[in-house]
Amino acid sequence: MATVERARQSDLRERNLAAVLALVADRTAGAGGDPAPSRAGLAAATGMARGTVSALVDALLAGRLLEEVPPPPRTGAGRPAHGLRLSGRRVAALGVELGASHAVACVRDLTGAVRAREAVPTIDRTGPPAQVLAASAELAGRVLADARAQGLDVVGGAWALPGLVDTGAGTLRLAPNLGWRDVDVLALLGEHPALQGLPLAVDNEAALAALAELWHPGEPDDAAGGRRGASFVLVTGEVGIGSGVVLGGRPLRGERGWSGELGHVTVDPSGPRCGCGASGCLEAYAGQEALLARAGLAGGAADDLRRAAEGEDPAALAALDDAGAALGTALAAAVNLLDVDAVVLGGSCAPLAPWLAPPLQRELAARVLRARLLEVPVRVSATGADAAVMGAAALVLQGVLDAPAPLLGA
Amino acid sequence: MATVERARQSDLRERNLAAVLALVADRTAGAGGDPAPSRAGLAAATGMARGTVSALVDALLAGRLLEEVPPPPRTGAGRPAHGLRLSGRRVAALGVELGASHAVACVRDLTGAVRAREAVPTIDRTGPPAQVLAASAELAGRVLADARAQGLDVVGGAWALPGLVDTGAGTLRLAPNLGWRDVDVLALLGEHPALQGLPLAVDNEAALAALAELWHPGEPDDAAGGRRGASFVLVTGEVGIGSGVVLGGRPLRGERGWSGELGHVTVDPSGPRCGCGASGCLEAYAGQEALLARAGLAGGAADDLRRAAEGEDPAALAALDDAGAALGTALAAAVNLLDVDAVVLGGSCAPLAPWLAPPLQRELAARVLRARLLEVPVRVSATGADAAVMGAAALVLQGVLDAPAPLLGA
DNA sequence: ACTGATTTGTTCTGTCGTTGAACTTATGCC
DNA sequence: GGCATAAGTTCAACGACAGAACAAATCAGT
Repeated sequence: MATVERARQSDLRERNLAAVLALVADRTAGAGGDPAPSRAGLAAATGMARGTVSALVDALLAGRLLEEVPPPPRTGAGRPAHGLRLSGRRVAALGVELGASHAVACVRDLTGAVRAREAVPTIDRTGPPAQVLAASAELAGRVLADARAQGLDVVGGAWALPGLVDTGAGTLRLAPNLGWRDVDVLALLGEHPALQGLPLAVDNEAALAALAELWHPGEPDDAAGGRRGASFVLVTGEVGIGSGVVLGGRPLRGERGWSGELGHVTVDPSGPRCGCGASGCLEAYAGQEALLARAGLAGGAADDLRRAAEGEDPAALAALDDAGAALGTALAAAVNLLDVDAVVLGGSCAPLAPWLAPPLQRELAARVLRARLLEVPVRVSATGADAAVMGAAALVLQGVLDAPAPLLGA
Repeated sequence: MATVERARQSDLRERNLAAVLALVADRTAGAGGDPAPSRAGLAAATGMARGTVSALVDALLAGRLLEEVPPPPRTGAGRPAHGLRLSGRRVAALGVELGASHAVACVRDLTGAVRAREAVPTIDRTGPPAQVLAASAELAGRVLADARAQGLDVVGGAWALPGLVDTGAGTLRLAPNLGWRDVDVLALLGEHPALQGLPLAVDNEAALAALAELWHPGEPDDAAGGRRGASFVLVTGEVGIGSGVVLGGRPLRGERGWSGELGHVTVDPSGPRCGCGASGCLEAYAGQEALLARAGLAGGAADDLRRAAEGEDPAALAALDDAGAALGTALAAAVNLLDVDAVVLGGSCAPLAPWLAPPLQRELAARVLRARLLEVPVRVSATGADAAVMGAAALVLQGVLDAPAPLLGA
């Protein structure tokens, strides 16, 4: 009995603009595969009248969200079509990731291409949140300037943060790994001179990494038909373990944006104590710290573990096998509850996939009820370490694709 | 990058009809509380022009989805408004539940009132699925006849089934408790003469029970503002343990309709063996069979356990405490992953709530990451044993509320 | 009882957006 | 060079909402 929103006539246009844009975006992403779509092709695909599509395309061309590509490959007789694709010349979006020990900012254009990027390997977070956020805003200011110098129109920005982010209010409610609590991120960022006039958003880094996965151009098309209806849980192991859920091609946010807390799913109630106060959380098995400690590499880095595993170090292999099984138990719960198609290993789990995947796969096969009907594939994320920043920018771009009208002038 | 559907002009009308209908439904449900809404009130609430609302209401009155209630309570000066409410005189829906050992069918009118009902306490399911389904179709035929004799226009029917239901294809893929596998339910039912011409659907019983919870008139308004934006996980313990998830006032289906398999979430990987083949599933702790066995009442009924607990039988109390804790562990995973507002105990868990809730609450508080920010309330379902049938009918009715246009004549 | 204020509901014109068909343009094939 | 074919454009018509003017029904005060 959720209330249905009323619709005005302009919503009709908004939606059809979005429909056209989404279709073009799907084919632009497909790169070499599909030919650039034409107005007539779009009309056939959407079911709209050709005249309507022409009008919508004209508006999108005028707003420079689309551009014509001269001659698409010809097929038979008849007037040749004008190919269409997303234009990377105007609209762009800012993404910023604020991790436990680093910060990255980037600007992506509407095609998803990265047009400016800067990383700060170690960020000084001894100061109060306001100071750390201001430093990230300055970093953002530099990539913004870079992007604007290229003639890009940056229409919004998003910050990726670890912890429980209240996406509605724009606040970071709880971030154990940053040591922050109840920080009004949006308000603090909004004050910064470098960000004046730029609409901002905040979201959880794992949720954004999942969005990045969805946007990643190289993603192999699975049976479901490419990115369109993709559904998966992406595991992002950094300091803690988080996850982002995508269902039906859309991120699943939960009631407040606090979904996907895979790291604190219980693997064994009588298991080791977790930093959150509970016992037997996934993080206590497969979190970076726990994992390194069990491998006898306490205080080391993720890379050390990979090397140890490559050298077939028994402690490392055992720790990874345990961690993979723990991941499998927790992810089985996620698949049982959410009915997603696949599991994707991202973050620091990705390079460890050769060792994590077999026990993980085993547990999924045993513990997911539907596994006897339909296997749960385990994939390795195609996005790299920048997943969260890329996803942050993608969040803004997705907003443009969903509601392009405001960018099309009067 | 989910593809956006194009919209035609008639969709505008459809959506605004639904918006009006949803608003009236919300207030009709509120029973004594709110006064019956007027056209002017609806215009103010939706933001539409008064003329537009009048036209929409006229169409809905003509289609007998709404009716006018003579004089709503007066307030001040001015022309008195005509009150509006959902009409129970025309549209109705059939719901059928096919449990492991019983079958129920009912017809609810658009206000949610039950207008016809018949239960078969024990169903003979020794025969093949086709035969059992045919028996349920005959049961349905009888309540249909009853409803039609009352002048009701039954616009659709839904079957509630235990197990993995493919809602898209209309098939029951796997039902351990029925012993069925890959049954094309919709095709078999569609052949039956009693159901000719009636659009049918199938869904999982727990998902439908959750929908019933959402539709239940007596549901206490929680902080979120009543049923509108409700979000919860409903636990339905019958033979197995299932759950239905409602997020933002809408059921969460998952990619295929296989979400909510709470019963097979792992509570302790080294725990007792479950019927599904895995070990330590929630069902192996809190499923009816396991629970009774641990309480020393193997082979007994749910009621025996309640009586034993009321008599403070130590074995029963211990079993219930363990089951509550196991439920808490599994539900903590659900809340961590889904960020729902609340947990609701339904089915055979409801009468046991006095004993299950305390340990459950305790585990939730310890294991849900967000619990330190926002408590996870545990409620007891307001719907009775008929939850799934009621929800099945509600599924159809919700479809009418969401898309009323087809019922409004040419 | 009458009058004016007030609020509800209806009617009508204007505007927006899509539809469908006719028309123009550009190409390949014979 | 002419014809078939397909792409894109133009235009009248229709459906739906918006906004304002208007009619109807009540209350309050004299």
